[in-house]
Amino acid sequence: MVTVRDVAKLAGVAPITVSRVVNNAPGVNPLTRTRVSKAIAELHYVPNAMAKSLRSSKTHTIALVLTDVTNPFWTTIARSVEDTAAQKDYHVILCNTDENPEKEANYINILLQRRVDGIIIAPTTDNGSVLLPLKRHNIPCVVIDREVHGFKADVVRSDGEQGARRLTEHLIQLGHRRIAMISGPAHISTAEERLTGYCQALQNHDIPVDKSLIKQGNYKEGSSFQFVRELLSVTPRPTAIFATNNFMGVGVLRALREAGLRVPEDMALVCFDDIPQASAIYPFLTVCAQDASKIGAVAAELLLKRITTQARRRKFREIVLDTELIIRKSCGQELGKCAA
Amino acid sequence: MVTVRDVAKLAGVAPITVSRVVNNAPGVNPLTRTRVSKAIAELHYVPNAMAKSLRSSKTHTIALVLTDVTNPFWTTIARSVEDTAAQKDYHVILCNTDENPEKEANYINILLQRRVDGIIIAPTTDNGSVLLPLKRHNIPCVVIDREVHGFKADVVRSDGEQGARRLTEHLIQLGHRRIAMISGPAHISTAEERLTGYCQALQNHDIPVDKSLIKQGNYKEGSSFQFVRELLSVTPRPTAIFATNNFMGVGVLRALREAGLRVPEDMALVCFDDIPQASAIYPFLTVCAQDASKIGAVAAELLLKRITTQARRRKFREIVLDTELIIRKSCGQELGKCAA
DNA sequence: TTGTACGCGTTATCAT
DNA sequence: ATGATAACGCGTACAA
Repeated sequence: MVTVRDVAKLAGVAPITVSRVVNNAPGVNPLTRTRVSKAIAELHYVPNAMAKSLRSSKTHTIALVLTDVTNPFWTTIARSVEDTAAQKDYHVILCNTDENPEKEANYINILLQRRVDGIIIAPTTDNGSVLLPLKRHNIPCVVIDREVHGFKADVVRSDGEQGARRLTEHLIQLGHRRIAMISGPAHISTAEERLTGYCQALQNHDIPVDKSLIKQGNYKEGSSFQFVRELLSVTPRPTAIFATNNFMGVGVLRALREAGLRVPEDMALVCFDDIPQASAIYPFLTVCAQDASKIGAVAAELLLKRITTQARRRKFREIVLDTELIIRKSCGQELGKCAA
Repeated sequence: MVTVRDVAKLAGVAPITVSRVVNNAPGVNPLTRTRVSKAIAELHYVPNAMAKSLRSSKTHTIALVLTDVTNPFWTTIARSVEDTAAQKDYHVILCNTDENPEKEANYINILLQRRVDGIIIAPTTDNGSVLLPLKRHNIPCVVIDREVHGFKADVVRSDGEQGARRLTEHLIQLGHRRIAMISGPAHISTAEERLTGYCQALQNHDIPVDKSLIKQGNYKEGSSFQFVRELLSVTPRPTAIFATNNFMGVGVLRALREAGLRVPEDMALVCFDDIPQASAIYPFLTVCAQDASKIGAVAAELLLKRITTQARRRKFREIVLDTELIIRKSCGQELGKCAA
């Protein structure tokens, strides 16, 4: 391995001079500089970031801890975090927790060992205890998508309550009164929010909340099939379903299709989170879209600001982004009206 | 920052003993071990991976360099690489090149500085020169999805020629003879392969290759609109379009829809790469799917084997995976038959 | 402008 | 079973 010393020897200078050249530090004779540069090129010297990190205690690395990159929502966030970080010369370590608190805790431990400069995390529980080690080691941390209790940090998330309310109201305005909901995991703030928004909308329109129409899912596609089966046997049958995330929306759509029902003619369907490519192909699904790209960018910028400035101690910010209700109609025709 | 020394002092031992305990090394008195463990817990000591890396010249980090995580194909690979790596205690740095050789070169440089233990890369050109620094620094490297000239490394990819041939033959069997193709970027092996497969299929069926039906795209969605416009004005008009990747397939579908054409009634469409969620929603698009998950897993395993064993010098492997032709029909009815 | 000495936190090597 | 010493590659602090 070629080191500063090797370069220094070849250039006939001291190691520190090489260091100065590499880092474009001032106070180096131009002639010396070119001589050193030549030696660097000749030896194909590449500075060792580990050694640099060890001295500076900065790794120029941040971690992105999310539940599953496979979901377009998280994919978009990942991309946008990576872009923002790369612009400022930071790199991103990607971690998938699968909503599993153990995986999360394990990752956090390893990330501490790696001395990442900061973490962007979507916690798997609303309980901040898993995150406390971060606090203890003073690692800047931005929480995305969700809220956590007992853990002070910057938060960047969408207004899920408002989104869910509008989505539900959209259905109500189409004449639906029996609106089923596939909810998210317990103890996750987004799930609670969306449930709240749903209930609010119903109450605002004097529609009673019927617990038999509320199913608790897990934000994954699989669970939806069982729920759809159950919902179809409730009487009076619901005329619309609100899936609280995109994957469950897809699952519901599939399940309905298998059951021989058309969407939206036989059953209206809306869901939280967009399904980007899908909506290009099948543009008939009304959706409450979060600006995932913005969430990622804002979170990364916030984190990098905390890292690079003395802003660590400043009070934490909670940034709540608006969602966008995307009403997809078929050829200008209003779809999903309640037939009942 | 708490170090081995702090722990050692508290436990009344030498730093090296702490190190032994941390690494579960043999030859430590059980009593000493518990004493040290207690000190570790008390001080919340977390070993510094940088320092460890500096000594061991191993970072337990691999890089995944791809064109765009936003594309479900790459997303799936990313997920599968991360899973495989995590199982063996390796971490993944994610890099998006956007098919831009400059970004690629820049990333490679930075990854060399970080001394990543290995790289999984989808090169942006078929020219290995950008990758040569990796060779010089003896970084194990697995090339995925594409082939490169002048750069020896393991390769994991799909059989694009066969896939494209089958996709084209599928259209031919449905009666199409005027089959347009939206090709990929020049100098990328997958683009060439798919073009070759397409031409082969036509030739096998004595259909002349018509250059006016072949458009060179860039694997991104945007370019498709212009192409569709052009293709619709060719006479005789094509009756089918073969998009050589999923994003361009989506673009074509959108463009066709805007032009007031239905798929597949007015224009048949097939594409390379699946669009997972979309096909759940709109299951009428015939597609040649790569096993992205397997590509990622195989690549990661291969890389980790090279890293952890002395297999660095062994001769390189090229693993070519089969693709799957997914024919999606509407309610059992054959779709996309040529009406002409 | 250039160089010397030291330390970042860990562990391999060689003692004891 | 335990410890002293040195070294990984770099950059700060200080000296020349």
